[in-house]
Amino acid sequence: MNIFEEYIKKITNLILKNKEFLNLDNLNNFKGIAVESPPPEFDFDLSCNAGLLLGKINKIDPKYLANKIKDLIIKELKDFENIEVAGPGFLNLRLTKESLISKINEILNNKESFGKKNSNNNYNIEFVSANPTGPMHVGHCRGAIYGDVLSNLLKFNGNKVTKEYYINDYGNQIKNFAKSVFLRIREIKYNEKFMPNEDLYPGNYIIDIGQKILDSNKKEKFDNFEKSLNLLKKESLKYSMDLIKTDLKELGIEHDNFFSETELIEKKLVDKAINQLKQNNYVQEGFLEPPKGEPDKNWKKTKRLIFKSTLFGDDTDRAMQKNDGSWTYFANDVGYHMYKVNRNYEYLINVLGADHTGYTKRITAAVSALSDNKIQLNCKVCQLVKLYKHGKPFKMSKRAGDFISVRDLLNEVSKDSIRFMMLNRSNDVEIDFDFDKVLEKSKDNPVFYVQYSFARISSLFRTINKNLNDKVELDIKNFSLNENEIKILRKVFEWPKIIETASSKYEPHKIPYYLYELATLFHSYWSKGNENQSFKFVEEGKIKKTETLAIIVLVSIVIQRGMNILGVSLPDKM
RNA sequence: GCGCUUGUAGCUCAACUGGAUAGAGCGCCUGACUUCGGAUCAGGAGGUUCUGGGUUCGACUCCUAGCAGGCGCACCA
Repeated sequence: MNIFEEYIKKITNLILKNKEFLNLDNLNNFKGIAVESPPPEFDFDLSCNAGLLLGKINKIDPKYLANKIKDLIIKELKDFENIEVAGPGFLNLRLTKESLISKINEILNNKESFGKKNSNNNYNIEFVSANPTGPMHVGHCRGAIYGDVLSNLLKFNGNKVTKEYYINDYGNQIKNFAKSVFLRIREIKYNEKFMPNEDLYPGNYIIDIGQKILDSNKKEKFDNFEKSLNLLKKESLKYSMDLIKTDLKELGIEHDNFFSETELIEKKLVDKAINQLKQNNYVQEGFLEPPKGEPDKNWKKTKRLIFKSTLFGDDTDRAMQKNDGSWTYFANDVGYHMYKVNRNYEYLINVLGADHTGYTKRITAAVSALSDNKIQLNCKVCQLVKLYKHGKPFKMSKRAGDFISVRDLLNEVSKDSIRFMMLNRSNDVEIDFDFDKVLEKSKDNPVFYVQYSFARISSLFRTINKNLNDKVELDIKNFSLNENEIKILRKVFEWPKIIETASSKYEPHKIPYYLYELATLFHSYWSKGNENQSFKFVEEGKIKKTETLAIIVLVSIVIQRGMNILGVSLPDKM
């Protein structure tokens, strides 16, 4: 049930049926008609801009038109007890008790699906895809949580979602990684001092990995790097992915599919993709212009395969081959994305870190080219998490082994706080993350505020000895809502709309904001009893008004659905 | 130089994707505890929405020209 959509339809139909009466010629602008909640200072449930919109295109005074529409609504729909024309021509509408009760019952009878926006598309969301050369750091977990919650959200609406992780287990960085492990093994086994340089990974976790590999390969001498390379790559990758998977799991994240770059190469998927693009002349041999900006010493003008991504809105065409003729990282990624396209998803989403902003155009271009413009890849970039330590900016470097890992964070702060905090911000805004502050202030993290409201609700149900799922019967004769209750109810009505925009725009941060607002209204309602005894909910172990019960159950429904989507727990005691 | 992105209260951010008097938290000031669990609540102060121009009934939102911050700009991954 989405009350706003319901009345957009009803009012639109009414206007269409009565266009002569309203003297409307031009009705082609119904898209812009909105029914929403009016600002809180108006004591109405809904507001509608039909008068403004249609007045404008038909050159009729909006207020006059709004009044005519008002008359129509009064005549045809029995749902409202009061309608007013306000401001420049808004219609404000207040529902009758009967309609309120029927809306409330509708929600109570469909608890699980309240807010659900029915759709059944097939989504692929690629997220995290952190390089398998070490544990996850704090920056990774933003995209991880964003992707996970987006998946939950889309699933809640009935879509099929594949959560995918692309393992970049090919190329130089893996060789360097293996080399680092090799040297650490030599350090352990032969007491050779590990000399860090800029190609090597210095972190202590490399020692752990080395030790594990030593333990399970007792016969191996590790006297020649090239000879041990395959073993080292395979084992190091495995342990490194174990680290990442453990971190993800503790954050409450589980991918459906891990896809390896090496496998991609072995299956010749890159060649296939490039052949396909060649047939459409999207890939051709040619020369690229030298890169703009800083002059590059290594730059050579060489004939090579080039993807014409400018045809799809990119700034420049992109190289598929390196100087030595091997595929570029991008070429491999094109192969990977062909594999995605071929699996018949309606929507592809990539969640990327801020350092990939410049990459999005070319890969979206590639997907358009591969799918004949049928599939749109949507790249969502999560901005940086700026770290502070002791109030000072803290530069992270995975290479230097100098970073705050997800593990460090999890040791201090709960999964719930991390998830809520990382989401409580739109993805294209930087997050200031003061490590010390988070620790100090963990108690007034907004997540507790929302959780606490549910704990209070649970506590109330314990004292009246009832269950949240017990049936609530509303009696129309005595039905009345006080100011707090009506505010909460109106907020609850907005829930489906929050889900709708959060999922269609890929903006999951709307949810924590909304839940916080709902919790605020609830706490305020609850506290009324402290000021004035007559507002107490309970008398002699029994609830005084069933309306109270209904409203509180509504709040609990929304908070449960919401926190479930966020992947944050909801204890009934705190 | 180019692309993407951000600029809103002292600070950190919202604003239903063009709606009505721009809202929260923190911080500051005032008040409510023999608590239906105060991890809470009530109230106050705080704004030229970076600047200039444009579009229209109506702009934080769209267009345009600037200013300032961030990220990126290999044939690295």
